[in-house]
Amino acid sequence: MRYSQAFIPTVKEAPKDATMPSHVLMLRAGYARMVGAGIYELLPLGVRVLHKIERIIREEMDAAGAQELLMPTFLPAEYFKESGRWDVYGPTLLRIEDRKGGEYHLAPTHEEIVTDLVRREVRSYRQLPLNLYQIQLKYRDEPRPRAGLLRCREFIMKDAYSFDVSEDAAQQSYADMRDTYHRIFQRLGLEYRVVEADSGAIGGKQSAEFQVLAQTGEDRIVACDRCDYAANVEVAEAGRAETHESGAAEPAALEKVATPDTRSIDEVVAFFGGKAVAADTLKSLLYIAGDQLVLAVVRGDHEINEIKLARHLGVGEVLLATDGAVREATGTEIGFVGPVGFEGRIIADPDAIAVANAIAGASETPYHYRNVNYGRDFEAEVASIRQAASGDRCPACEGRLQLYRGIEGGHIFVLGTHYSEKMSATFLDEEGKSHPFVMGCYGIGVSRLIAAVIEQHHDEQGIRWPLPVAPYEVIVTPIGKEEAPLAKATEIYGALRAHGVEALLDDRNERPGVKFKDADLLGIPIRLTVGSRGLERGTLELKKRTEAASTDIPVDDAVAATMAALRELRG
RNA sequence: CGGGGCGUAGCGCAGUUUGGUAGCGCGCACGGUUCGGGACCGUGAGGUCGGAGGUUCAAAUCCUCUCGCCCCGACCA
Repeated sequence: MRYSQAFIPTVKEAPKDATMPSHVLMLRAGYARMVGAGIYELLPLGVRVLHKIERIIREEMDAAGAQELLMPTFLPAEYFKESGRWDVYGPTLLRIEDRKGGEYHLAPTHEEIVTDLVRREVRSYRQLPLNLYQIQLKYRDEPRPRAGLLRCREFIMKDAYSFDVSEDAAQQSYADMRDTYHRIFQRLGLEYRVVEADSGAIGGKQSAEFQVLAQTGEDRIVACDRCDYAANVEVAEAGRAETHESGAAEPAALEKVATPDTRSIDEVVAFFGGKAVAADTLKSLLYIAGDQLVLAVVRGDHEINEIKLARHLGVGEVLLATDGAVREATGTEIGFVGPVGFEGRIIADPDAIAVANAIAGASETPYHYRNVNYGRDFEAEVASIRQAASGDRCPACEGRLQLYRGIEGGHIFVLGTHYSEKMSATFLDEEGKSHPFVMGCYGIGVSRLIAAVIEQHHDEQGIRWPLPVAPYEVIVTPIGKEEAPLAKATEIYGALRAHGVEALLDDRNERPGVKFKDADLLGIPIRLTVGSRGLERGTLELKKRTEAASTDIPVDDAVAATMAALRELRG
């Protein structure tokens, strides 16, 4: 492509609404533009990257025996009504009425539609296993779209659905997809972790997330520094309880201390000066779970995991009690609530009850107790209700857990017969008996991955594409107003293209600085600079986007040297 | 949905407190000088001040309503 004819609208200043690196850079470098909140158009460069990613996904999915199809995104309501999701999905489902008043919606995912297709067309165990996938637009009216392409209301997703004769066979399909996903994420040049996850609303028994590591990610995950244990903090088992030694391990006498203006753990710790740290305190929070009020207690430096708490209580969700509710239930202000003397259900984390001579709220404003000890001063149901934290012991080995932030790039599930049973999707086995298909589903946020790659591969100057997903592999940059550089650059550009290299020729009538800045911004992995100065010596410069220095190479070796550099970048 | 912030030229912003001629930088067009890390000079085009209603002789500015966008929290590829 000749840059002078390319539609690559770069800008110096990013719109103020963009905050994350990937968002800023996609806008500045002319890869994408916003149309509405969570709605983007991909410009030519963006589409080239998209196609690169899609191609890798298709190659690996096809190699795994999956078959591509294309399902509609505009759907009659009947399928979601059949599975029950028409009601369950809530406002996230974009509903549409046609001219006759018929109910429709835009597809947020396609379990029902494939299941319907398969139940109509597949009758026999001999047609199984079957894995069908598509790369398609998806629509979810997200409560809060954000961060550019990372969280959109319209996005591109690869979704695959497997159909098997048995649970065992489905486990095999799941394992195969897991392997396939590893290959895909590796080829994309991403640093990622596979983590245990909450199956969420899709309804499944087993699932794993492919989390792309990035400081800007929305998800928090923990991973062991020794073994391959990794999990979303939502579900991560916290490390085993460790008794926190705070001086005297012998229980001392309970003591009530006036502690005005100490609402937070930090303030309590500050009040007790050098004598206490957050791990010496107990954090007590009042939750509303269904129709009951429960007190959740964790160690002061730990965070409550509401998902775990809800699970322990056997309710869908728990709500933090309001100030008023706390006052009414305990007769005290928030900040002074504690387990001692609390009349009601108390759930305490193992690490909380292990604290000797703890500081905890006295359920009286403004007092705290000192030397609170579990068993003597309060009783509780003991359950792991805290979030895993950095430094926790790994639940699987002797290692320690590290905290990361991640972008959920993929999610694979064993669905079981959830949908096939609801939708009466069955096949006949060898004996002519009818069984529901055992299903799995496997998603990859394709458009999200464009942004995820940028989050991992950029610097102050711009994007630094890994070669496999770069929109162009090489940019040839003639410098100066003389004829020679442009002529030679054009010649090399032609030769590279003849060798199958995806090249961009910056034939614009721009000053060198502009061309260099744009080349860095766009993130093309290799730049060939052709200037009259070098030509006089018979050389040009080859520079990798990831390296600061360039290399002089003989003009006649330009193509060979470039091919070699590309091979090197491919690994 | 709760909390916070922002809507003025394509982009970034000032002007709003204290009503009175709509401004700056970048970008864009034209002319000239430049040409190895976002050049310089000159000329010029470009704005329903998010929208509606109100107050006023007069509204970007004050009042009411409304729409949109961003950020932080509960959901998800």
